[in-house]
Amino acid sequence: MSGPYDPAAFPPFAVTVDIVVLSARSELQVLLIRRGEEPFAGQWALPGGFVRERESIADAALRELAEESGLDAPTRLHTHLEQLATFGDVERDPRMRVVSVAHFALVAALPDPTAGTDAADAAWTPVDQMSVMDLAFDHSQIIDLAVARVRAKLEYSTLATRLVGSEFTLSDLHRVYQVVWGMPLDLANFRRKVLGTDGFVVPTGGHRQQPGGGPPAALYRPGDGTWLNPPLTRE
Amino acid sequence: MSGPYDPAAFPPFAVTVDIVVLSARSELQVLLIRRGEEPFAGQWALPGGFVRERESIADAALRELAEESGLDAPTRLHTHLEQLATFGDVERDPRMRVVSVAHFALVAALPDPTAGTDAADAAWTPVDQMSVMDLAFDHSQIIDLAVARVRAKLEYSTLATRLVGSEFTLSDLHRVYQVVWGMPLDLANFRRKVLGTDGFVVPTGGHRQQPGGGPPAALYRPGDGTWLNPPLTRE
DNA sequence: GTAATAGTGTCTGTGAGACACTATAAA
DNA sequence: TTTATAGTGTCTCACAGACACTATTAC
Repeated sequence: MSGPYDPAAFPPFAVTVDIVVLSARSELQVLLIRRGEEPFAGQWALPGGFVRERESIADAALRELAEESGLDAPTRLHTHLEQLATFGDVERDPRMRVVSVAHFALVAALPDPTAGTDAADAAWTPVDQMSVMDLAFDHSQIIDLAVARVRAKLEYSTLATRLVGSEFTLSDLHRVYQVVWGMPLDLANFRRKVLGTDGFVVPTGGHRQQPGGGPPAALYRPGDGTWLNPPLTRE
Repeated sequence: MSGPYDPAAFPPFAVTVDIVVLSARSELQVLLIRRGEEPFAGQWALPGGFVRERESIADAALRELAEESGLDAPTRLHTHLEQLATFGDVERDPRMRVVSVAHFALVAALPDPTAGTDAADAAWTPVDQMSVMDLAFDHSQIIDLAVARVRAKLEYSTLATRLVGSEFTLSDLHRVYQVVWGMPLDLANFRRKVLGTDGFVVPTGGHRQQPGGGPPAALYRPGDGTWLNPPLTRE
C-alpha cells in the first residue's frame, strides 16, 4: 500500500468483472454474449461489467452472474463461483485503462440461455472452438486460463458435483469428468474412487431409470467435503 | 465487459499491488514494511503500491518487488513472482476505494532487508506470528492465503527450488519442505522422490562440505520441469 | 574415537489401472 | 432375445512410508 505516490493523486482505473460460465453437456461449453455496443460490437465476449462504487468485487461477480447468465435462482444455488485472476494490461480495452477481475462459474447442463439486458445474443459454445473464434478484448486468454484451472481442480476437489444437477448418478458424474478432461476413464475404478472418498457424494436412497435399459441407478447428492485426498488422476 | 452503465461514466478506483515475499529460514518468514504514513502509520504492512497509469499489473508487481524488497538483481532472477488474488472489499482502505492485486514471491534465505524508500523499517517475520500482529489493511488475510497457496503448490510443483539458492544440496531442499510444511519428512524417501522426478533438479557435479562432519553433499540446480507428477504428499 | 550428515537397501501396505464378470432393466 | 447400463471381483504394478544400514567427513 505504501508507494512513491501521493495517495490523493492516484491514477484512476475502471474495474470490471468478467465471468467464464462453464457447463458440461456433450462437450465442455462456455457462455458467450454477443456485444451490442462498441468496442467490439457484434463480437462474442464473456458476460461481465463494471464494479459499482460501493460494491465488493465478490458482490459484483454474483450480480453479473445473475443478470447476464439467464440462470434461475435455484440453479445459481447449486452453482460454484470463484475468482480466477486479474487482467490489467495497459491496452486491453481501447477506451480507457480497465482492470478486469476474471471469475469462473460451474453450472449444471441447462436449456439455452436468454439474452441479457444489453446483449444482442447469448449462446453456449464449445471450448474447443475458442481457438477459431476471435473474441473481444483478451477474453480468449481468460477462457483458456479458466478451462485449465477447472481441469486441474477436478483432480483434487469435489467441484465436479457443480456440473451435474443437485441429484445425480455416478454415471452422470463419470460423464462430466470425461467431458471436462476429454478422455475416457474406467467406470469401475471411478466408482470405487468416488465412493471411497469421504464427503464426495452422499446417497439419497432414490434411483433413476435410464431410457434404453439397464438397472435403475442409485442417486447421490454432493457431500460436505471439498477436497479429494488422494486426488483423482488424469493420464 | 458489457454492463448496465455508460462506459464513459465508470466509477473511478485506485489499483494497487501488494506482495507477500516469503523465505524459508529456520522458519517460514514474510517480509513486512513498517508504514511511515497514514493510514495505519507505524503498523506493519506488506510491501506494495499504486499501479501506474501506463504500467501493466505484472510490471507494477515486478517494480514494487525490486523497489521495496531490498533484493539485489541476481537474487531476483532466481525468484518466483506470481499473482495470488485480488482484494476489493469496499472498506478495505479508509481513504478511498482501492482494489489491490496481491502477489506472492519466493526468495532464497538472505541477509536482513534494507528499508525501502518510504518505509520506516522492514523485517522478516515468522508467518506463525501473524495471528498476533495486527497488520494494516486486510494484509493478514492476504498472507494467510499466500501461505496456504505456497504450501499447496510445493506438493505439485517445483517451486521449492526458488526458496533455496541457485545451487543447493538435497538436504537444503529437504529442509525447505520441512520448514514450509512445518512437519518432518523422511529424508531417504524424499531423496528418491526428488531424484526420480524428471526435471526437478539437475546435478551440477559440484559438492559442498557441511561444517561439523558428514561426507560432501552433491550440489544441484533447478531443472526445466515445473510440475511434479505424481505430487509430493503431506500427511 | 564420536557425532553428524550423505546416501543405499529393502520390506510392506495402499491404491490406481486393467479387465473379466454378474445383474437388471428397456426395447 | 438383444442391448445397454449398474455394479462387483480380482490381479498386477507402482510407489509412499518406515526404517535399517553403510560410508565419509569434521572435530
